[in-house]
Amino acid sequence: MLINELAKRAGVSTHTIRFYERYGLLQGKRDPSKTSNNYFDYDEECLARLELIIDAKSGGFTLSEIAEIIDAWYGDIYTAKQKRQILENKLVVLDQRIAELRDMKKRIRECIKEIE
Amino acid sequence: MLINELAKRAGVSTHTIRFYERYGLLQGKRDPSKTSNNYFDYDEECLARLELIIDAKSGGFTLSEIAEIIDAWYGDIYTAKQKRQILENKLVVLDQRIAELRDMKKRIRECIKEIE
DNA sequence: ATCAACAGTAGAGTATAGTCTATGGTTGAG
DNA sequence: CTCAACCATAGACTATACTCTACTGTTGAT
Repeated sequence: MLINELAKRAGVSTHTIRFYERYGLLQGKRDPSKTSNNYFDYDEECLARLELIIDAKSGGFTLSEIAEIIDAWYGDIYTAKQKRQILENKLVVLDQRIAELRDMKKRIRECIKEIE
Repeated sequence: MLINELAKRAGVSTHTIRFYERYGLLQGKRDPSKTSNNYFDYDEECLARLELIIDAKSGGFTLSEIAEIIDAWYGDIYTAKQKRQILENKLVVLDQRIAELRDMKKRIRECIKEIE
């Protein structure tokens, strides 16, 4: 698919996709044997990857942390053991973040109680 | 206490406190009857408020959302009913955020499983 | 053939949340 | 008395993550 379709399916702007491409999180493929233009082609894996980025972002990860996750998951630069290590560290971060959110909920619930 | 002590107790820089003051999240008191200088004085309530800001931030709230929470909690501009409404909306947001984090955890756990 | 709608690149601009610098006044230990 | 350490204000600078603009090339329907 072309960038416009990818953008629509993922629910982000083409600008954002370009930005992620420049950042190195995503890359379409150009196949000169198939098309004469210089349009990029994005497959389903690209979409899955973009959706991972979006989800990780709403999970509070920064783009550089997401780059780490993507390198661990899609890249060949790490061994299986290292990949697991990186991903397990992210799980720890997520658990901490969940704990913080629970604290915040508790705090707000106390505020509500005091109003009554 | 003076700003330096407040900063140390809360674990942020004095610059950050100044920034929050400019933003309207926090304000020390100046009492010309007590001191001739123009130093601000911060009490325990200020510290509690600053800690609330820090916690809310790590809970993923933006400063403008935090301003809303603080106005609901410390301000006189809302009725008890409105205050409760605002705080309960924040609880909903927190629950959504926790759900997103759980999804992200699930996703990462699946990645780890696939490595094995 | 042409014209809107889309593709590409490069680079400027924006919002959020700080962080730092410059300048000048205040305080307290020695 | 003085000097380091602190206080205040204003404004410049930075990082992150977009978002938009300018410009040019391509495609497809009429």
